[in-house]
Amino acid sequence: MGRGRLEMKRIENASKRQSTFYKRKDGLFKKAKELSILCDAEVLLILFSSSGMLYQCCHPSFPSAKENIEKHMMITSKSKFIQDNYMERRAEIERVERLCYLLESDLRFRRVEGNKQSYTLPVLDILERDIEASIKAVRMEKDRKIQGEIDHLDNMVRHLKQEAQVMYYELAKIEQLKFSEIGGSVSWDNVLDLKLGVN
Amino acid sequence: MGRGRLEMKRIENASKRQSTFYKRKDGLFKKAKELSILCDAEVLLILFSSSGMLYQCCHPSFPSAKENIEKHMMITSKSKFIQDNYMERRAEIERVERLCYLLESDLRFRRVEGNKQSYTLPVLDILERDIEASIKAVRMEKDRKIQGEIDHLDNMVRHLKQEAQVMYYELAKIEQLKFSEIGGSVSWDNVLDLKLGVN
DNA sequence: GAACCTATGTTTAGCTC
DNA sequence: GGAGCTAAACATAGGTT
Repeated sequence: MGRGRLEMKRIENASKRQSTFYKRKDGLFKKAKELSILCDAEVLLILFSSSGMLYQCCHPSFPSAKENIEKHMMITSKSKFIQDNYMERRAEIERVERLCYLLESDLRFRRVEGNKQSYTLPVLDILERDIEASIKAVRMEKDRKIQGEIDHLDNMVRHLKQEAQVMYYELAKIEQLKFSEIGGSVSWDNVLDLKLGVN
Repeated sequence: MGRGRLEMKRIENASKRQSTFYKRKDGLFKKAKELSILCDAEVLLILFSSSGMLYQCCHPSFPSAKENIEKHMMITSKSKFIQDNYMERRAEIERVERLCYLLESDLRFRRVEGNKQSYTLPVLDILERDIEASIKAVRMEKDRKIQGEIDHLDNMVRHLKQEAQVMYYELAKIEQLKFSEIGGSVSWDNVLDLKLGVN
């Protein structure tokens, strides 16, 4: 090409390299387009310049190429990077789906919803023991909670008792004071209520 | 190119088209390679012949292009097909993982394994009723199975009884016959066994 | 079909503006 | 930096083997 033979190695001069990139990029895209038109082929061409930036993605409409490309990217070892990613994701999906299936089965099984054929007597025995353990755990927790509530109420009652005791004596003191000072009569209802409500 | 100008439209002759495809494919790959070497660019070139088959995937080592390409395929709208697929798969993974998480939580919850804080009394009551329903279902199925086995054994016994009855009478007949013919003595053990074993 | 030829059209390196 | 030129190198259609 041009004057004199071109050595096939990286062009060191940056601006020269850039200019060559532009020219050859256009040439490459033109050729790709021609190939796709003349030979009814589908072409995908992606270029990154040395500056690391993606310069052009690809040229026109490959109607059915999309599926082909994807399939081949997944299948062929020549595009390992996507295949690996695909495989990883597929494996992950499968793993999670399997786990999900097992969990769903387990739940259905525990509810005896599935095919009754699989509930043999030994299996039912195991299941029964398992569920019994579950309900035991639930009941233990319930008892613990109830005991906790009882203790809590107990404490509240004890506390209120003490408060009431204090109030009772204070009230009594006040009443006695009032009695001796004014000589008037006061209803004992309140004091009585407190006594009854607390003891 | 060649002798005479080439019209830029699909080559109708199939073998001619195929030969042109091969030639131009090689040329295109050569140019792509040259571009990548001379300009330090990264190139991805994928070709499908008109026969629909992928002919060559791409040419050499793009060390860092892999991530670039993948990222761009995910991000840019120009390669929507992979983006869409990626999104779909991500959504599916998320959906399944969410479901999986819920199921796992449910199971853990039923086994009272998790944070005890969330087991309030009303929740424990519901859980208790739910588990009781489960165990009821298990026990019903167990009873059904046991009853089934009992019925089955019952039938077997009835059937064997009938068979034994028949055999007993036939044996008795044969013995009687033998007795009367030969006049010899025969052990009644067998007959006795049958009688005892069945009635 | 593939492998090779070769005349001819195409691309492009190096240059100038 | 881009646009245009030109000579040289290159690619390849159509042919032959």
